Amino acid sequence: MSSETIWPDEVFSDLDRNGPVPLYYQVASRLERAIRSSVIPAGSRLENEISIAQRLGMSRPTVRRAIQELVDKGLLVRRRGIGTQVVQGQVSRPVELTSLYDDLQSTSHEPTTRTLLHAIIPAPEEIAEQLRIAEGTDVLHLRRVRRSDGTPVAILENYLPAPFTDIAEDDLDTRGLYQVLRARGVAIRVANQAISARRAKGDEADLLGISRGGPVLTTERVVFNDAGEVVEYGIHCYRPDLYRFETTLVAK
Amino acid sequence: MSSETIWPDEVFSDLDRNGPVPLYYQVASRLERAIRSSVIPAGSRLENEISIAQRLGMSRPTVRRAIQELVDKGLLVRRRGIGTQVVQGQVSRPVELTSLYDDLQSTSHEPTTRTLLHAIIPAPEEIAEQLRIAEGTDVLHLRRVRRSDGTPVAILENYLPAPFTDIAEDDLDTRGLYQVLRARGVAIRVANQAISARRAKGDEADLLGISRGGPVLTTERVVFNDAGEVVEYGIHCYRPDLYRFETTLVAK
DNA sequence: AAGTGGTCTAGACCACTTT
DNA sequence: AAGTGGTCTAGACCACTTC
Repeated sequence: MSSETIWPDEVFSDLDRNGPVPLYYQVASRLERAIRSSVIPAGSRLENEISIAQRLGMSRPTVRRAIQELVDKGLLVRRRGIGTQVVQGQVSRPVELTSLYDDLQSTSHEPTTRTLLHAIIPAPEEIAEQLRIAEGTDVLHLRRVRRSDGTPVAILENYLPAPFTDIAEDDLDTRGLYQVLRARGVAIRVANQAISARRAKGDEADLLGISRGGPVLTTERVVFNDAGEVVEYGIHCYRPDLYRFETTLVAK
Repeated sequence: MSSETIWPDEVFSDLDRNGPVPLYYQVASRLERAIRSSVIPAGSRLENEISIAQRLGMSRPTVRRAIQELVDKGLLVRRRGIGTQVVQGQVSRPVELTSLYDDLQSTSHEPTTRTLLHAIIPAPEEIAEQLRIAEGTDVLHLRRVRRSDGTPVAILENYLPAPFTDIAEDDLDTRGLYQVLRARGVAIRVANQAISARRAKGDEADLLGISRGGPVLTTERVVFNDAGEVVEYGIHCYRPDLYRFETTLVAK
């Protein structure tokens, strides 16, 4: 309740209609900035789509698309016959399809990596199945410890099929696996991921600096490229006191 | 490589152009069914959008929207200048904005609930902050154990602000919290959620039937309704050997 | 040069909510 | 009755990839 048709103005002063950045994206970005900085306050109602389109001098579908972006992000809520409103809470970024290295880097920590294992092995049955290749085919097996400011936060185990089996150990010291793949022209698009938890086993507790048998947060993911082919199978475990997955869910 | 322009035909035999179901949704559903049942095989390329539109007798934007739905779900991959292809792997359903009760029910288990705590309390600071209400305001505090076929799988702790503090204990025995809320006209739209892990503490191990100090998978979520208002704050913990979150990530 | 998806326009009609 | 978002049309031009 109590949501006036508030509407700020100079939010869209610098739209570039000839540049390479899509119009809808520019509008969405500026709207998001205005919402996150409370220039458009939480709970307030937006002007209707047609008015916005007229005032910005663009078509309604373009405005709609911009708004839809923010609805999908969970910042806005639309109701037919009512209007579009800003959600009350601040919104966390979704689970991104980036490597942990990028995540840590973007949150201004200093990530480092130590490689424990770097070997080419014939794929065991389960790995082959996940990678959609024949059992026994050569794959690159990696096991690394990821540190943030010197503190271990995760153990990363990865399996990569050809043509990535020649990735060098040195490449992975200063860059995340995904950065290395991107540099090789791999466009990562889709991943299937499962998150769960279990006791630390083997050397994991020592590597992470937690007590034996203590809890670890686990992920298992299969990553696909642009062409829908499998690029990587990863089994990771994280220190749960230092890491959590934050996401925004939007009802379909 | 090796992706022919395969294209089946009688997939779209029963489109209803006058019913209430949107055209793009019908097309997307039928396409998804065809892909999941391998009528359209993994890795194959789709016809281009304009041809599809012509053959189905609809406009290109409508076809585009249908395809986009499946791209967002991670079933299809689009590349400019190349075409649209089916992703290799089978796709898991994303983390849904449903209650655990619904989840368990839809996977054909028999969920039951035992309420441990059902009390109205003045909101402590942290709870008030999450619910965006004043400290000390009355909230409903719930603590329940969720079982699947008699086996405990989760401990659910929830805090609800007015006007939901009058939800009766009986209501929650046979239905999930979200079902109860929906029955009261609440349309759930957005949630911010964090997933992590920790040791079981207090009575949790006994309630879940796991060893003392064993690992539990935890979630913390703030749920918003249609109007962007906070409906619920929940802190849940799950038996990690019986529960995991599966999701499909799609690069923006 | 030809073919693909990406963006954008300028409307139209409808379903739903509020007055 | 008036106002809102939801869907759909029939085009247009562009950027990118392949031949």
